[in-house]
Amino acid sequence: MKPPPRTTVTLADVAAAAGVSKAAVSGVLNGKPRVSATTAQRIKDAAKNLGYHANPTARQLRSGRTDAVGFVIPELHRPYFGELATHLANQLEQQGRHLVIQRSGGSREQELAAAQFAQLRRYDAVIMSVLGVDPPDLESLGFTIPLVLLGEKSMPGAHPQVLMDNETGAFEAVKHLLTRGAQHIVMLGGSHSPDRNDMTRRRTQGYRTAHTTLGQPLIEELIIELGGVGAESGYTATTQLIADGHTFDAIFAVTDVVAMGALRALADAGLRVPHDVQVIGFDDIADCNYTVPRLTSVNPHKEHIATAVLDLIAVPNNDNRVITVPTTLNVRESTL
Amino acid sequence: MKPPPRTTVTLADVAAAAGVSKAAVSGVLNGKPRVSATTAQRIKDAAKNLGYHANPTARQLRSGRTDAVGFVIPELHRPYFGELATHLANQLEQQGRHLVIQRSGGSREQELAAAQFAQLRRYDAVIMSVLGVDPPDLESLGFTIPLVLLGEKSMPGAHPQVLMDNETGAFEAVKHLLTRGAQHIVMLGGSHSPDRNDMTRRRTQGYRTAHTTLGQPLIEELIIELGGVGAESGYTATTQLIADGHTFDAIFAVTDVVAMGALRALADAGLRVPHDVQVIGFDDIADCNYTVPRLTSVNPHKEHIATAVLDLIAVPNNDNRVITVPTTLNVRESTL
DNA sequence: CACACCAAGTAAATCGATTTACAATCGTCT
DNA sequence: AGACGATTGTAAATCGATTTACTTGGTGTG
Repeated sequence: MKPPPRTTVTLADVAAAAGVSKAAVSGVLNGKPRVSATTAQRIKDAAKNLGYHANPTARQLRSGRTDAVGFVIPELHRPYFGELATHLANQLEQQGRHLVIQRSGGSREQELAAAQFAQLRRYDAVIMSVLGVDPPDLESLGFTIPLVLLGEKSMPGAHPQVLMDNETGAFEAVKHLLTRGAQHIVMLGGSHSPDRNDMTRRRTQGYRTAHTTLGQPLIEELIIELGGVGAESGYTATTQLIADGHTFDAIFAVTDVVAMGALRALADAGLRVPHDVQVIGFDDIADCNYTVPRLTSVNPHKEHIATAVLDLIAVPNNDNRVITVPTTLNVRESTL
Repeated sequence: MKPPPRTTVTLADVAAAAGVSKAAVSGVLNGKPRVSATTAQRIKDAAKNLGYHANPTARQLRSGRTDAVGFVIPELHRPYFGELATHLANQLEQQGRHLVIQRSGGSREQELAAAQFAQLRRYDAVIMSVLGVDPPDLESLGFTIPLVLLGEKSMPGAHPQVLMDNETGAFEAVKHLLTRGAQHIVMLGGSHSPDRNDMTRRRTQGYRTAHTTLGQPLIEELIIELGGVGAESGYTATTQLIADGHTFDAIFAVTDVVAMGALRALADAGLRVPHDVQVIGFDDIADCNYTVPRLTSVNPHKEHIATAVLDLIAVPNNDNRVITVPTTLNVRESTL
């Protein structure tokens, strides 16, 4: 029934209202009552009446604790990260903590900027999904709070990481296509340069290994580099591929979203999936069950990844621990 | 060349290293040098050598400023929010500020919890996308920082809001279907109860108005309430609708994601879109261009919404201002 | 009776910055 | 010469909590 406070209510206000010291109030409100039950009740009542909420900034400055974990991702609208974030948030919530998400932008410079961004120190721990940043970059920053790297990219260094098994996942996907009769498999969003060590490169490596392992000739022109990881890139590249008259009977897309672009391009060209062209994506996002046809995809087990990340955060001082979460293939209608 | 600091470097450390007072260091590092150029340089060098970064928590406690704006959304994996967040982040970045995202959960209780969650006070301003919370709920919290409500729901109250024009958007969509010959339009994810005032209800209202305005009989059984706003809900409901032998020649889905579920169900049933059944979604997410067939959708102009929100934040004390952003219909292949 | 001990509470230090109010030095103008 | 105003800087207060180190007064024990 009290009107909302015009100005912020501080601990001192509550203490004054209850006729006790700030220490008493702080103790009671944090569940460590060093006072009598009646006094505790009086304090609680006063706090409620005044509409008191502890200032989290002051609390953190003194005690060091936030109940927030930061999650830095390249882009806010990529379904993979949205789904992963949901798992992280779910699990954190069970611990009474909160997930807070920020965008880096995805380029090396932007990731560095994000990492330097002092705001990150406001979290108990930070999970960073890095694409372009390199180990020396990060180490020079001297992070003082727990930092877990979420990789699609192996980065030996001073920070623990969780990786998905990009190479094996890609291997299994391409192997699946090859055993289903595909002979000319496009790697949509692959990488030709062997020196880089990012997600794109790892998945391309799986693509190569599958070919050599199964004794299938590898056609270098079918490895298509893309400008981005959006559906648009997949659509444009596939359309171009068809226009150029390339022969292919399967597409392994670096990402489900890219695969969706490819599916759309194939439909426009009147090619039937999987009859004329088989398609596999990567990430196993929710949309895979609703595309026409439903999209076969490599499942990175986001929930496992989330669990692994939180485990690494929970245990202090486990630098350079690397957990690799295995993938499985989720076969749907877009492959035979 | 210096090794990263083992422990946190404070302002006092820099001051000691440079042989000056903390005030001098603070001044120089914040661009308000009250010292000579040579001293300033000495301070900057010391800061760089020690790897000093200001503690944002302490800074905020004293100065009140963060450079972060909070954005509270119901779910982290909904494309609409991901895209809107991207626009907000882009625009904020141009102002040198950052967007920070948190999840509420979507229910009234969870939204209240999120709003009470003291962490929100760590931002300069908060943008909240509310679904279930009511005005009295929020006012009782006595927010002390700028709060903009992002609505799909009109909530007259003490806080400024940005709404999309749900009713007109739905009206135009249904009108479009009716003028293209549809006679039995399913409202997928509608609401029967007229008392609630949420997004679902507003869009259903547009559906009704379109029918009466165009003199088309409205079939109450075609308004289908859904348990959720995911693709699964749309899929299940549409499948059920077909199994039950209902006649319909169009679907207006409350959300693009729901529409995608419907598209999938129609494909499973062997119904052709738009020939047998026309489909329209709402939100105009990026996926609309890549579904088969491409999905006609109501475009809420997320970029405009973002601009409006940031305008409201920029101007202090504009309580109870309400900006309604108009929608347009984006016609694609799923309608005739 | 004296000693230890517990319960109930408080005053003051602290976290790391920003900001205010003031001091010292020097050159310049009248 | 004395006053004035820059210039260059510093000491201390402050933000709002948590936490440590101490008071009290009463109570059980040997």
